[in-house]
Amino acid sequence: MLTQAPKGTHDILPDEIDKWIFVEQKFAQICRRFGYREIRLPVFEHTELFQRGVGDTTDIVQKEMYTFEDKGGRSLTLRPEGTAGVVRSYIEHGMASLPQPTKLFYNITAYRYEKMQKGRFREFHQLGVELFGAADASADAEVISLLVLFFDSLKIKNLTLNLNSIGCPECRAAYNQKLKDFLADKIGNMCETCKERIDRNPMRILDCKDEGCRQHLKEAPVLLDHICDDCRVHFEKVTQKLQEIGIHHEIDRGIVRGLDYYNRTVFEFVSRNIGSQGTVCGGGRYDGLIETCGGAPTPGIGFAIGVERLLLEMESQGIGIPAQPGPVIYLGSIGEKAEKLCERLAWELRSEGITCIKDIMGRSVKAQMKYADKLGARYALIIGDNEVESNKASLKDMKTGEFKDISLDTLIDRLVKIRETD
RNA sequence: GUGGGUAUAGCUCAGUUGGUUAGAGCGCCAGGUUGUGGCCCUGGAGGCCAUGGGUUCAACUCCCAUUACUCACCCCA
Repeated sequence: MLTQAPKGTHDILPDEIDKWIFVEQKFAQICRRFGYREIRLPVFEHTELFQRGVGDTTDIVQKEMYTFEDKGGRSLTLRPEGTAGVVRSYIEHGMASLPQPTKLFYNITAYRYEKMQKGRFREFHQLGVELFGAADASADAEVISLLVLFFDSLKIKNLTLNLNSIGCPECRAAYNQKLKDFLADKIGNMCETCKERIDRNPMRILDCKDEGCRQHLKEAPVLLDHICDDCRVHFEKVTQKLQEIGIHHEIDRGIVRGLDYYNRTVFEFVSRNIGSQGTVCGGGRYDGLIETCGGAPTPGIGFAIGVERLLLEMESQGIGIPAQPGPVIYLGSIGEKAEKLCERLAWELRSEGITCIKDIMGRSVKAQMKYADKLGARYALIIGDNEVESNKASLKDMKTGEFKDISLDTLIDRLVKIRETD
């Protein structure tokens, strides 16, 4: 227990950190290219924010939140997702009076008390974007195009973009009623999950995988056919714009994001290679959310990418990242005088910005060379009494195995030059 | 929340129908004459065999429970 990370969490070890940094930097780069600026927020917020924002009836709020009371008696919750916090910050800091629209991106951990499986954790990482103030379908299309560009930049192929419109609160309520009416005489013969869903979230029934249920659903009314004119026009504009920039997508009438705040456009990027939790990215429009959270009526749209899933997908596609270079030089020493000299040299090298590893174990030359090799050092230099005496040493090129005699006075200049040309 | 699978060294795994000092490969450390890595050879360290019960003369091995890991349902990123 003591030596085990809590269930659903995982360490990101030095061997894998480069992949994370690579992905995070790529994301930030693409976001900035679209005019987004980074925002960093607290890991926990007032519980009420999520109850209101994410929605009281959602699974997330009902059974998945890490909620606790602090010593001042406040109820706080580890964020289960990113949007609510960003919305809170947007309102709190009056970002509505910034030049509009407001474009923000973030890189966060999120927390949900879930049973874990492949691609699903209790602490997980999300890269996300929120765009406030733009109601037009152009915003939807641009946000999606950002994602496409991001995935392209990582060389990820074959993610399916699924798109749907779940209408506005008014047309959705009307549709739900139609769906219930349609199912009224069939629900008795359908599976248990569907029976539960009919009251809680009737639309999810359309997503049921049970063969029997599917039969009953063949003639079911489709939400897209029943959304109001405004919503339909909006959706048509989104798909049309995607087509114009050549972004392939599929209409998936089954997509219903699990968070209450979504309206109109919802979308996800799905993989088939990474297990049953294949949604690498989920997002959508949330035009009512800012108002719900106490701000002025403001349209919004955003998405979140599951970084663990993204990395799984990259791995399944065999996508590597550029290797990080090892240290420029290893400074080995024999004896106390030499060690002292190395200390000074190492200090100077590092001050010049050169990555330098020196012996601090007092090991044999052979052991030191082995170590230098394992570190991937580009050069190695062993200093003993002779070198201290003559102020010269033999610089070994670890790739070719060749030696070059050099004066220690010129070592730094030499390495600086090598670094510039390498 | 509901199911299935798994649990032996840092990692990947052996371990006979229950039988006494628990093994390999990789990794780690040290050597293979004087002060130079990769290949090879030798040696060493490192396991309460997940934990707690039970059966038995005897349990890593069989049974039960717990915990953890894992996959799926559900839900979602």
